[in-house]
Formats: sequence, C-alpha cells, structure tokens
Amino acid sequence: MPVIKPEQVTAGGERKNRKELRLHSSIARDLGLRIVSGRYRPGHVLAGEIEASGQLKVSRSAYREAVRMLAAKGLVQSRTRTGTRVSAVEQWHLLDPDVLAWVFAGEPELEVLQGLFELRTIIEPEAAAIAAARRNDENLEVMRNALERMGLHTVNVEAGRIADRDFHSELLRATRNPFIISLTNGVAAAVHALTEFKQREHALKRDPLPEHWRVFEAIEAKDTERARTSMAELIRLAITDMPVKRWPDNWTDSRLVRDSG
Amino acid sequence: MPVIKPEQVTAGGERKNRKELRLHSSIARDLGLRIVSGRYRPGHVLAGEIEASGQLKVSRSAYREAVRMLAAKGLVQSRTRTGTRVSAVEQWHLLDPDVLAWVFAGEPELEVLQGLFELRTIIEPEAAAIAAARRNDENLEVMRNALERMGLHTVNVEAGRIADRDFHSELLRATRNPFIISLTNGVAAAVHALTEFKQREHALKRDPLPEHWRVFEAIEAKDTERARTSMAELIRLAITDMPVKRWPDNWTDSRLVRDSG
DNA sequence: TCAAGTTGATTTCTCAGACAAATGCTATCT
DNA sequence: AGATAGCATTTGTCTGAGAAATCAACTTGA
Repeated sequence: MPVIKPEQVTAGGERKNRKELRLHSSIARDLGLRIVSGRYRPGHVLAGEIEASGQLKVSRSAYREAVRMLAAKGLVQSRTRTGTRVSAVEQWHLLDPDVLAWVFAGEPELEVLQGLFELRTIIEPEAAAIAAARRNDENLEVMRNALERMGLHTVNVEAGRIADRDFHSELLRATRNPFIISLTNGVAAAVHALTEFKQREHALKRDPLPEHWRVFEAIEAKDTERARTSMAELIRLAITDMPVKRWPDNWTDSRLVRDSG
Repeated sequence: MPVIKPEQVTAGGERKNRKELRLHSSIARDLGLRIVSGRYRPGHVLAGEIEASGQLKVSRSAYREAVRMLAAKGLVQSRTRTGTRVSAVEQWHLLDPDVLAWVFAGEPELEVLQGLFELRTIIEPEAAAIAAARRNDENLEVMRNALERMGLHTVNVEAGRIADRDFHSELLRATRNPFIISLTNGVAAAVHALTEFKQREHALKRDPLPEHWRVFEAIEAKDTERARTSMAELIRLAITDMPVKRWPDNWTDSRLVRDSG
C-alpha cells in the first residue's frame, strides 16, 4: 500500500489541495492517520524499517524521518530489537495540531467530540475574561475584521470558517499567555475541521454571528465578567449545533479512553 | 561545539542520570534547549546540514532526524534553499512535554511561571470537579497511595516530588477526558521541574500535604463543588510558595511574548 | 521601461548500501 | 535451576551521491 506521494497528488489533475507535503511528512501523516483512526492499535508493532520502507516504495531514511516525527508527537516509540510500536493513548500528544487534525480528519467519535467541547468550555470563557482585561487595540481590530468577514461569507463556506478561526485565535492571543496561545493552534485546527464536519451533515440553520459579536463587545468594553458569560453561551450554542442525536453521560467506552497499551 | 553523546555521559564516570538518549534525541534536546533558552532566536537560520552536522561531529542523517523532531514540535521550519529557521514563538508546541521540560530546564522567567500557573488555575479546579464526578475506586486508590508516599518523603526529595506528580496525573486521568489527560504529561513534567526549582532556592517551609488531602477527600466524597474550591486553594498556595519577589501585573516584555519573527 | 520567462546557484530532500550498537532469545555451563 | 555466553534481529549511525525546490540574477520581448 504505497503512500500518496506529493507529485502524484498534483499530477493527478487536481489542483494542489494542500501544502504539498514533503515525502517524510506524507508518510508521517499516512501512518499517523492509521494510528489515530485505530487501524494500528496501541501496542501494535510496525513492520521493520526495511520491509515498511519497501512496501511504501520509499527509502529507509525517508521512512525513518517520518517515524521520528511520530515519536516526537508521542504516537510511537522505537527500540532496537523490539521494533517500533504504537504507544498507549495516554502518551499521545493529543493537543498537537497535527495529531488533532488527524483525529478529526475522519468521523470523530461522539466521546471525542464531547472531550474537546468540555476542554473548550473550561478554557475559552476564562480566556475571554483574561482577554477582556489585557487586549489592546490591535487585537480588537483583528477580531472585528474577522467577525465582519464571518458575516460576509457565513460559516457555510471556507472563507467564513477561516474568519471564525481567526476570531478565536486572536481572542486567545489577546490573553498574552503563551501556553493558552499554544493551545490555540491545536484547538483552532480541530474546530475548523469540526465546523466542516457540521457542514458536511447539513448547512447550519442558526446564525452564530450574534453571540460572537456579544463576546466582542464585552472584550471591547473590557468587561471581564460579561466576556466570560457570553463566551460560555457561545460554546453552549455551538454544542447544540452539533448534528448529534444524544450526548452520553459518560464515555468510558471510547476508543481513546479504553485502549491503554 | 560537539553535542554530548550518550556514551560520553555514561563513560564520564557519572551514573546514567537519564534514559540514555539516542544520538538524534540528544541533538534534538541540544538544539531545542538553545532555541527555547533564546540562544537561537525566532527567525534565526541554522547552519546548513553539512556544516551543522560537521560541527556537531555527527552524520547528516542523525542531524536531519533531530531537525525533523524539532519541526514536529513546531520549533523550526525547513525549506529548500532557505534553510532551517527557528519558528515564531506562537508556532511552538509549548505544551509538548519535551518543549515544556526544555523551557523549565533553566531558570524560567517570571512571566513564564505566571503563564503556567494561570493555565493551571483555569484547568485544574475544573478538572478536579469533573474528576469528583467520574472517578472510580482505582483512581482513588492510586491518589491515596501517592499522597501517602508524599507524606512519607516530603517534596524536598525526588521521591516526594514524583508522588506529587503522580497525584496530579491520576486526578487528571480520573476526568476520563483524553484532551485533559494529554495536558497532564506536559504540565506534570513542568510542575515537577518547578518543584525542583523551588527546592533549589530554599527548602519548602510550609507543608503542602493538608490541602492535597482536602482535595482528595472532596473527590472521594464525589463533592464536585468542594473539589473545585479546594483545588483552587491548593494552587493559590503553591503560587505563594514560589520564591518570587513580586508578581507582575502584565508580562508584555516576556521573551516568549515579545519575539514573533 | 517593464513584465515574463530563463538560467544558475544553493539548500534541503531522497536514495542506496554498509557497518555499529543494543537487546531479546537460546543454548550451554556450573 | 540459575547464571552466562553467544546468536540473531532490529534500530541506529555513517558515507556519498544525485534529485528537487527555490531564490536571485539575467535575458528576452513587447
């Protein structure tokens, strides 16, 4: 099962749909997707470097660099003689932008969705409050511009989703907290993929713009408390927009939780 | 300036102080430390592969694998012709366990400390509340065992610090939220290094055990509200224990914030 | 004059093959 | 039965060679 090479993608007649990944990155994404999708389970030992690189029709060095990237993201662990094995889920760097994107590339499980929204429910209202206290005029302008673009395009098209992501990114940036900002890149990627996922099922009926403006106005007024509550409401509404039949009370059966080595 | 090779460390007469990193991991740590410490600033272009690997006295492939690992952690970006350059701080995966450990390996800046505690103040009280609702008996036993070890050794020795870390890790694990658990590994590593840092200045006068037991009892009783408040108090006390003269109101001058090339 | 294409130089990227080091397994010895 | 020494297997490291990408300068044509 050869990996999709960048040249083959562009040569396939389609426009270059992504960033034209290099070979090692393509292999890493390929293996990463198989791991987070559950095709390669924790504990599974990958084929040896010679065999694996041979199957993928790539050199050993390219394959090794891909494995090294996955190891850096906590997905695999290599040892001499033992081989390269998929790590326990607890070792995965789930907030790594790439890993998160891979997790949400397929149909994400209900429990995973809930986990992400739970994290957002914890982080983002507090982040909005901090942003209200520390934001400067430039943050405000970027956020205003993002919301105007969002209103222009709607989140049903790519440009609108990008604007949505820009708004949340800039909000977290306004907190001036490097760790919260670092969360941005990952969560923003996931939310972006998620909005696309919602769109996949059916176009969004409700207009999410009003609650975004309410958050903006609170931050503009440096009203921390109103920023917190309005952001909490925004996320609550976003959850209700998910095309989900019922939200489980627990998710101990989730694949991400169950597997552990 | 050759990188410290694993063999040299063990051959140096000292006991193997760590996990005997492989060569590529050693190089990655070496470069990673230089980057997060500010020696290589964002925008800085590293020496070419041939020159750099020559200076470090290693092969190009080992050096390349190291660079690939750093790229996977968002610290650098490689492009043909342009070379490999240090990414903007916003691109760094600051919550990656390795990156976090590297950041806290030296004397962390005041503003970085504050950033981490701010994140903990947001996350951990809520996590404690969720843990109180979802914990099972095994979580409880692991946490109880950790606190008993913590009381036995005190946080002034390594065994006690490990017990402290185990307690917080198991607490976050009890939330059953994969994303929160993923935060664990990084934050736990940082807090561990941090407690060591506190110890470096002067032994802890106050005994942090009572507030830990209060959190434990709240979770044991499945009292979500008390778990939240007692954890908030635990973190507040931990902040006061930091050997810091004054906490700044803002940190716009932080290196982590200022650099964005 | 200026835009568009061409060429050249530089750097990472990819490939190939060889040997070294680590380590789990097994047979052997005490 | 347990320790120990070899053996086999897998990743780790090294070397050397082109290929591909891309920035800068140059050339060409309207």
